[in-house]
Amino acid sequence: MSVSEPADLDFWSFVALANERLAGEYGFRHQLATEVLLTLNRASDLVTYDLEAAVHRPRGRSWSAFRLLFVVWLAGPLEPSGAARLTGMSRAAVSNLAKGLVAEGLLARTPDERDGRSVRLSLTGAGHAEMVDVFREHNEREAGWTAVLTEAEQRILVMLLDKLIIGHREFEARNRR
Amino acid sequence: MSVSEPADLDFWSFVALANERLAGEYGFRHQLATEVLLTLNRASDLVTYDLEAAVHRPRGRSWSAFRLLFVVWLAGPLEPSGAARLTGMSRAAVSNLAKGLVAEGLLARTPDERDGRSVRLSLTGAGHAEMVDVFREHNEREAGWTAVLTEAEQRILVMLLDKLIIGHREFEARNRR
DNA sequence: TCGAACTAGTCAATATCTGAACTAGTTTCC
DNA sequence: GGAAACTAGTTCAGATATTGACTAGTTCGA
Repeated sequence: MSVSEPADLDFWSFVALANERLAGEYGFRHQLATEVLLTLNRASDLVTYDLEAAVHRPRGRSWSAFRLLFVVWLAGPLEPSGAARLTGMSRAAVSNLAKGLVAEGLLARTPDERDGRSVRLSLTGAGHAEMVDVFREHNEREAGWTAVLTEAEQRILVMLLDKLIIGHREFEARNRR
Repeated sequence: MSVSEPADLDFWSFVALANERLAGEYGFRHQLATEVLLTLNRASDLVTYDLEAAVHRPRGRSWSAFRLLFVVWLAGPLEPSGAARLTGMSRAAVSNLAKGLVAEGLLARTPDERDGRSVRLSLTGAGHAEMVDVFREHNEREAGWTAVLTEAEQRILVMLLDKLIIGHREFEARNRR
């Protein structure tokens, strides 16, 4: 049997509840760690979902497709494996996505001159035009998200997140292949 | 033609490159916003992937299944729609996941007494035991991630992320249903 | 009180991601 | 010079997500 929980329990109430029960009833020691990572994932999910729904889906583009085009746009002609590393996707995902984007005429796949196994992805004229155009809207919406923080707060946030990312190496974390 | 880019361009070099080109060549105004959100997503992806690979997959559990069990564990018997709200998944995803977890005997689905349309998800004895056990390992690994930050830094990080999450309401962002 | 509008959950179709197997080209080193 | 080990990319099967349609129960108002 349970107390009738509020049907409208929201994210913060849940975090508070989790903190309380994990420490109080079960004696887990690292409540703050749980809170940090729950909040991190939540923030990331919300931002990603919003940008995808507001900017990219209406143009018929998936979030992943945008990320791939984004890194190819800025990091120049790029091997699929490099694109996978920068986006954090698997090589298989890049391969599948690229197939569609090549068919749509946004991406070009040219064989590497030096290494016959390899391939370079680059933007076509149409791909470049689309990125410049779509990023205008993307960037405005990003700014909408971060505007609630001062510039100093934004820099601190980046610094703390960077620390977290770097720290994982010492912690022998697993990486995507 | 392009300068031969370093084949081992890493995440930070990419962020630096993106900043430079977006502002310099294209004149986009909100570089810092882009940097904040790129870093946020990256950190979240790395942490999630690591916890899934190190703690949950070896036990045959997906990240989503863990999240669902986690909210049901702590927020008590819960309707699928409430679980969807807390985890950030769609109702359909909760429904599918729950089907499997009920079949495995970790989750119980009982009809709601008041509302004939509704259902309440709760942990079975086995489900509860598994959560207590698996969370021990999960929490240790979470602590490994956050240990690179001082307690004060962790609190600041949570505060900044909370601000970001709250801010989105004023920005009329879209939410998951 | 009865029908219209609404809400909860599930199902079906589609999309995408992952890991593993596979193909093909390159490097190593005896 | 050539076989073995390695590496890049693709393909395939399986898992899991999303949206939208659908079923069933509830609520509200004429």
